Amino acid sequence: MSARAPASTDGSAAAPVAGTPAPEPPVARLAANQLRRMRRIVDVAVELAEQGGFEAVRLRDVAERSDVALGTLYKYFRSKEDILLFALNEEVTRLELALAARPPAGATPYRRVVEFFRRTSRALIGRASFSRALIRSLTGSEDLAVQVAAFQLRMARLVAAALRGEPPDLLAPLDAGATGARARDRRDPSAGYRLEQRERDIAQTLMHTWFSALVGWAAGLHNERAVVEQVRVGAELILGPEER
Amino acid sequence: MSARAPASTDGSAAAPVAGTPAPEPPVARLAANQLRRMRRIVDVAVELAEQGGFEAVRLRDVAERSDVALGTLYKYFRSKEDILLFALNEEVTRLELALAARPPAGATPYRRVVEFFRRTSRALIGRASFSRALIRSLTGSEDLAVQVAAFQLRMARLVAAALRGEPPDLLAPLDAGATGARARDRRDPSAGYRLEQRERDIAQTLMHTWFSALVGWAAGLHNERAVVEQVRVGAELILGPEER
DNA sequence: CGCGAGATTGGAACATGTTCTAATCCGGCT
DNA sequence: AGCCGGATTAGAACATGTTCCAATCTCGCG
Repeated sequence: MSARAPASTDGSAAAPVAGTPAPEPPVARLAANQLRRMRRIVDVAVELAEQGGFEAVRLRDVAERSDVALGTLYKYFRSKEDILLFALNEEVTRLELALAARPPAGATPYRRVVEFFRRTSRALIGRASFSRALIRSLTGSEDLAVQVAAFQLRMARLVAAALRGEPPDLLAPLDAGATGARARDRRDPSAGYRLEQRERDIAQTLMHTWFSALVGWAAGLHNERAVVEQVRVGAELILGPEER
Repeated sequence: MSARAPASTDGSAAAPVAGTPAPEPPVARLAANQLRRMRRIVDVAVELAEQGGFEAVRLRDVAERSDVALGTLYKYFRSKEDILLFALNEEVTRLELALAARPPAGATPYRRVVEFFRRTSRALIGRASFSRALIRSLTGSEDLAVQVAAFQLRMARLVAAALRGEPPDLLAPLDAGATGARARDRRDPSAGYRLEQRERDIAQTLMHTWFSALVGWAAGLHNERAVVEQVRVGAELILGPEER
């Protein structure tokens, strides 16, 4: 098995039947060892990031604290940013689950979407150092396009779900063209299609606004309230203060 | 004179009467020397960034190529990012001048604002490596809030000018609360005020959208067309495809 | 059981941002 | 002219991300 773990799964991947404690297939046990290592690495990195932000995640410390050699660490992750982006993925997964369990309530798309960003921003900003480290990882390094794409796509999807007032579809594959501008060229005048496209457009715009505001926050420009307020303004401009 | 140059001025600061070539006041000549040094540093950094992006700007190279010791370089700038953000400031100044000379034409705010972002994105993306380096500097380091703030503020102002269809006000001070959410709490029901506030809100939202799309581009997610298209979608959502 | 391939380790080595220091230079002042 | 203080320099030194390597370990297989 290649040591490089696919970024889309987290932890639950190679854990089979779970009814036979002892004989467990050997390949899976090896994988389990590796998964444990990876988990330790990520956990330690997150812990350090929570305490002191991006710079506090010194890879030598991460390696030592997770009982792994530096070289091994680089077998699992391509860079420091890669580790933190893995953590980001897990974070988004958590967010998705939370939203599936309790979708933002509210009578109108405007209210739901504002509520969504309020909750999400609070969750992030509550762990300031960690979140700053995540943002820095997102915007910092080259050839991490896939991770950035996945993040933007998943977030936009959550926004769209909030707009629609439904729980997010946790099973949808990530590779669909979804929120991009790609599908725009097609001619499909059906009202349903148009609506969905419009929803995706709104979701993407609000996601952008939120993300950029968050970057401003990460730079120390303004506080949580301002982040939420800036997204709220965007939502109001697009949706009207109440239904349109 | 302190060697640390104020970030808001660029070059034109301490150059007095300019009618007396020889006797020129000594203090000013010292300053001129320092300004020349700073200029060389920035120019070299920009050149390297244009060729190979953020990582190609190796400070040892910058120092050597601009005939300056590493230590001196750190007297002028606090970090690598600081140098590039200084260049960004100059870039924005250039942009302001270009827009003052030839404001985006177009019959409606929508058209003008789209035209604005089309031009600006093209200018940036045309120098891909350099722009990526700028973005990375903007989002990369801590305690650079002032620079980030200045950038976001000036850009939002340019957007607002494009919306309004006027050339930007090049003399406006930077410290005004302008595009923030701060002034929102005041009670001033005058229609004029409301309009200006709305304009600022729109400008800020579009600026956010543009910036976030640009971050996506910098990560290799999509191309220039997609950046412009994403902002266009945002503008259309807010302003309608034509006037509202 | 013993082998062999791949994983892991410990640690050196390298690159580069950043800091520090002692020596030197420079330009104005007495 | 000679002195002085601040700026500058060359270069060492340090921190940390990243790479590399030889030795060792692990584990399934014959």
